[in-house]
Amino acid sequence: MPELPDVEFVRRRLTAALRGGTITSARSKDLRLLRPQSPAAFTRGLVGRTVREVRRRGKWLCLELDDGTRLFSHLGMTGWWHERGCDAPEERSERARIDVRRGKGRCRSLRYVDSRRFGRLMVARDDIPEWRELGQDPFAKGIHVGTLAAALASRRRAVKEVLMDQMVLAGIGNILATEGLWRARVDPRSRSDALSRADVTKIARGLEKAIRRQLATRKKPEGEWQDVFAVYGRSGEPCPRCGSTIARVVIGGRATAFCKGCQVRSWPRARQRESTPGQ
DNA sequence: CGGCATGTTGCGCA
DNA sequence: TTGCGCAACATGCC
Repeated sequence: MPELPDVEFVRRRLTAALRGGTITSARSKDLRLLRPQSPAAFTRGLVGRTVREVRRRGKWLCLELDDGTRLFSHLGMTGWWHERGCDAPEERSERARIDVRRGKGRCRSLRYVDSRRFGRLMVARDDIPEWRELGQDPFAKGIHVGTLAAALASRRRAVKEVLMDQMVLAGIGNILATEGLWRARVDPRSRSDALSRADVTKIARGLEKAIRRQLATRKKPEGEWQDVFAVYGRSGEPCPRCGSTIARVVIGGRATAFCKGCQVRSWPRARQRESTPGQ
């Protein structure tokens, strides 16, 4: 699940559960998720501290504690934080747990669940490079089109690959990039340096819309999340906008769905050809 | 059984 | 040195 809207959703829930609370217990035995740290360092870094704030940049979460310690959490492909009571049983694929007490409230317990274990959990005294090096976050103030246009123009790659570069836009994953480009009517194979300023603006607005839409879905009861994608995962089906059959290609090693009928491909002038290149 | 998956990293090769 | 393609990571689902 986790792309920007999912991580933002988790951030809000973690904030509600953790902010101002004191960590009474913190455990993880998962050496892969903790790498290169030890389970002891995880416990030692967190227990006894108070949670000041839960931040997010792109797909990264950061719990900021009262003494300046931070817990960085990346959800990878299948990670999620669940809020439970402290007496709740261990969940399937539970990899870490943090218990928190707040005033007279019930003991709350956050369970990190991650079947594939592609996520990360890192205790640090400072911001980590993975956090520092992230590009602009598209959520808070929207996408700065000039910055995005410059990043796209400086590369000669498929536009979709650049959008998914976390140093360009933090938090855009395969679904958002696919859906955002469909909304912008831009072919994901378009060369990033061949796009017009108008295209870049449409892409920015398309991504923002896709983010808002996905986040809105998260506000429903958890069992009722029904993500409705226009093209993602729908190759072979008709495009909801123009009716053409949705195509599937691989870009940067990732499955990519798009509509040849209404998504326009841009290509540098000198290399423009009659037949579509690369087929 | 094979294929595929919302993410990231690291390796070999050009 | 840089960039690119692709396998790997680990598990579950169809």
